[in-house]
Amino acid sequence: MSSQTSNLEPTTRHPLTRERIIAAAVDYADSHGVDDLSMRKLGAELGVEAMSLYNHVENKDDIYDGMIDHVFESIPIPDRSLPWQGQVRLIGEAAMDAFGRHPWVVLLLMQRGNFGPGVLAFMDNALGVLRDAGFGDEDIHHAWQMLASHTMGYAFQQGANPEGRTKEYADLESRLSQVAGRFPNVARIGSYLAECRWDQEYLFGLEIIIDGLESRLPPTT
Amino acid sequence: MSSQTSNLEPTTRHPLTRERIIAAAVDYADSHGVDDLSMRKLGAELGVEAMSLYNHVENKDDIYDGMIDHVFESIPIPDRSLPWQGQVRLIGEAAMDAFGRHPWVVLLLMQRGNFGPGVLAFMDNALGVLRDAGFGDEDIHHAWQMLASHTMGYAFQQGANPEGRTKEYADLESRLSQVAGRFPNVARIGSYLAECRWDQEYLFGLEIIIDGLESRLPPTT
DNA sequence: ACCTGAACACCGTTCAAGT
DNA sequence: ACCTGAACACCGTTCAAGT
Repeated sequence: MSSQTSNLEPTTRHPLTRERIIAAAVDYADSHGVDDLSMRKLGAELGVEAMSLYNHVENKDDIYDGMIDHVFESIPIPDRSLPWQGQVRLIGEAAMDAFGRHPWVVLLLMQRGNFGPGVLAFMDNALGVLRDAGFGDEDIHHAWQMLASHTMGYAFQQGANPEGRTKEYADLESRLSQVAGRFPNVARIGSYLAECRWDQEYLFGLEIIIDGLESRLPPTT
Repeated sequence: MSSQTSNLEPTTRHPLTRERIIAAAVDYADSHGVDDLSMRKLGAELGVEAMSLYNHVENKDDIYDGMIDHVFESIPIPDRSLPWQGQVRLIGEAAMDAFGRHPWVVLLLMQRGNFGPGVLAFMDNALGVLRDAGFGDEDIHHAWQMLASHTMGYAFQQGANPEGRTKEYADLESRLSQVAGRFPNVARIGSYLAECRWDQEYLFGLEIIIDGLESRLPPTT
């Protein structure tokens, strides 16, 4: 109560930095959705005008790239001495976990093809696991592509069907029942959607992919 | 040469309809990219002011939904009397083909979770194939989710790395060589990217998934 | 060196006005 | 019934001006 700025100081005290801007952008996207993020709103969140951001960040795409990197840097990397199948499982689960906490990241990564150091470090580790397992270049690419598609596909579906959105689920249900006559198979699978456990489904598919890749490992190694 | 409107008439003659608007939007997105599409530009393409579009279309999202449906309606549906594995292969190849002709459709479908009749009809057929094959609800969902993730993941990567973009490839190559020291596995796989055949890779992974699903088919049927 | 206000060129969309 | 012009509330971004 000594001054009117007291309750704002914890956030406005330190000077603006690229990292603070990106951390604020991640928080904003987590709580309001990435589509609502704008330079003006992000500036307001940091107690500053929108134009000040351009002193620490190149443009909005630079912020997007930073947000993606921020998430990938937070994904823990498992012990490299484990068998490759176990490492792949742990990497996949850790990625799914991070993608679940930041549901916007999969779409953003696909929109912006620009990989920063965080994404590259994550990829390099995963590719190294496959290389150490004995796969050659071509099979490493097969494996990476399959694992990435599977993980991002499931993470996206999980993000699109979060548990909290009961209202949108009701909409979906009513819309499905409307078209049940014309699209019976869709209606039947749609009602299953509400009760499915995405992480179990993810692991089921991951096992199929690992088995398929394993059967293709060059037998000499 | 009878009048100054002669060369515009073929496109401006017929009255505006929802279908004409959506077809024009698809063409525009194919040639200029979906990010460049705006109501004003789309109106100009049709020889009309932007605001006229709202007489035949609810809003821009409605156009997006129509574009997605337009693409899915164009995907041919294979003979339902074939064995399910063959049908799955043909559906996957046909979808990959359509996604390749309209590289924006995968991202758009993920952004807008709103499925129109074209998407629903495509899904209903594919789910019907799996049901006829003898899978139960849970396995149908597993199978659909894996096949969709695989197909959309590969289609997206193929769209992100089209053959024509030699300039962006050069950028990628130079950027990769810059970080080759820090991320050797990424650099090695990155140089393989330029020479890989996406449709072959897609089919390789599709076979792994089909085999994995097949081994899980209830043995009674 | 960093922040700001005003401005620019764009959006999607509404609405009253034209025919 | 369909198209239009002007306007509104937003964008991202630039730039000269402040301190």
